[in-house]
Amino acid sequence: MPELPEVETVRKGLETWVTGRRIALVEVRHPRAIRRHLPGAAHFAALLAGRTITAARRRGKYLWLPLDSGDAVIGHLGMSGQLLVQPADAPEETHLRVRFTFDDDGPELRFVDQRTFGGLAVSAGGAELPSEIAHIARDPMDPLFSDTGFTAALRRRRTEVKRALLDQTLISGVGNIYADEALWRSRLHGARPTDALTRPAADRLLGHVRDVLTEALGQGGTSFDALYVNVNGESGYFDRSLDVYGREGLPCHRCGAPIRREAFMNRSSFSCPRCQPRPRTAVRV
DNA sequence: AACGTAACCTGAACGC
DNA sequence: TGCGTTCAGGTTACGT
Repeated sequence: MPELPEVETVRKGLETWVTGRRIALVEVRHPRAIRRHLPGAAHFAALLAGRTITAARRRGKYLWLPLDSGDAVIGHLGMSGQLLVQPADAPEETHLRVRFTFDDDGPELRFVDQRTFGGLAVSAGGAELPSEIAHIARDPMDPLFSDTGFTAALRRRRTEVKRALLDQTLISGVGNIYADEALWRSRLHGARPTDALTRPAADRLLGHVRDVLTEALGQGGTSFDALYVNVNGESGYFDRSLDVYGREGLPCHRCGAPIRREAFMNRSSFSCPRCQPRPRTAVRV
């Protein structure tokens, strides 16, 4: 679900609404939501009670809330997770998994997740960068992201370019929507072998990835339905700007050819059959 | 070691 | 109306 623009939208909301606040009580309503916190729910809650949240940070699609104890709450939204700031008397969401109350009697923080692919955990000493997410690459909006490092690593891979864009250890924050959008802008089919990309082609691709993420962020992300919302429950509207994702059969915004849909990793890839011809040779090992 | 796939879940939309 | 199938914005564990 949420890719970088959606997660960053949530991060900003957390920064506004929960930083500087002291946690009173944490209630775990579904154990699977904290399955990555191996010591379990009681331990999770005990580490958080009385702690103050000092910031809201993000690495790729992961979020973390540093605490005054030096620990951090790590969060990932998975496919259907939400972090919502809600008045204490707001009715419980159907898929409410974890609830945080604060000692200022202000609004609660709620982790809601229909499918529970996402989850929360406490990272011991993880305030700066939790070790659990140290394997995630920087994202292309990160000032320390290395463009040349990325393009060189990309061209060293022996895989297909869309797979590479989705590999969070190579570049983070990109998911199925923005990978397809960036590939369309680059006129590249996702099955193109990475090691056959020229240096300029790789540079252009990165530029389009960065552009589409920036534009989507400016519109609060992409929301097809109420599952993808900011901490106040509001939807982004980048879906109106999509060129290929979800547009099977509709005319390409560049050449008019009907957009094609192909199966990809138990999901779909969308592309223009004319602007993005399938490579003649598959990736060979 | 690097790469590709199956599995983890729930619910909405669709076809019969 | 109801039942079965398909699909969904992600990541990980486990094969090869």
